[in-house]
Amino acid sequence: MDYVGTALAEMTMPQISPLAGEPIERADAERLAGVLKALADPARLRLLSLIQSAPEGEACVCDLTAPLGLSQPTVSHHLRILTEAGLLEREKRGVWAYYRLVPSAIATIADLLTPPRKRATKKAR
Amino acid sequence: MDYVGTALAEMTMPQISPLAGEPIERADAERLAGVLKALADPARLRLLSLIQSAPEGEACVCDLTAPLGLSQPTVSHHLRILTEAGLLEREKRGVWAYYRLVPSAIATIADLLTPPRKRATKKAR
DNA sequence: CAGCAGCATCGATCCGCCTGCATATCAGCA
DNA sequence: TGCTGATATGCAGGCGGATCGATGCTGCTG
Repeated sequence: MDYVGTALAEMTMPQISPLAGEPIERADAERLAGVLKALADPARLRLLSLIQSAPEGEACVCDLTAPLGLSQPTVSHHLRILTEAGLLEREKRGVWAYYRLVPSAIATIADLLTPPRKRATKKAR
Repeated sequence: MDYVGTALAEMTMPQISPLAGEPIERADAERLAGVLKALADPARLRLLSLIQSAPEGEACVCDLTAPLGLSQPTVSHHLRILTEAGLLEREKRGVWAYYRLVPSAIATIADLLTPPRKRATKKAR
């Protein structure tokens, strides 16, 4: 799987219609599914939660392996997937790599799932 | 995978905290991930979209195989997963099985993903 | 400049799942 | 009752992914 990457960005821009009025395009479905796949994992959901609730809203790998009970390589793997999906951003300070939530990434996904009544009235299309 | 079933119902009731303040529990993470897994598939996203945009908001299997380009057993399989996840409801009328979206199921998921500031102010917990 | 610590990557294994074909069920109809 | 059509289920192939141990890389630090 590689189409995930800027997947979120690609979706928010062209304003795709997930569960909106008209049937979703196959390409859009694959992009949305790609991002949802990144979310659809217990370990990754907990990672997002842990990072979000961390002191400065950020956390390094070494802080996350213990709470999850997973090996460091595995945690690093999950963080990579979340980052490529556009949900996390990585900042390396010294030896540590700090991860934090991308501001409104998850909210964007929530919006995409939310029925049209609350979203922009899709006019021209 | 079997824990998905009334997964959505179980989640909405106890009011789990997905990406809210405190770190999510492993059990909650697994339930949420279960429902998200049901969503994280191009074919199933298109199914939801097709059903939602159908004439009466409902559709039978025979109406869905062609647009998806998948075999009837496969479509039936996906519909089963979506139904077990609590996203679809099935009604059999005669020989046909009509599927329709569960009213606010997807909106519930969107709410669970949306940060706490917009959700119910988690009081007692 | 060694030595060390934090992370990422690689290779391998194991498991889950998407898909289709074949088949079983079930309702309506002659 | 026997046949036909719409769905559901069983079975199996094949691929993607979750996980870990080993290893490579890169900044600190003494």
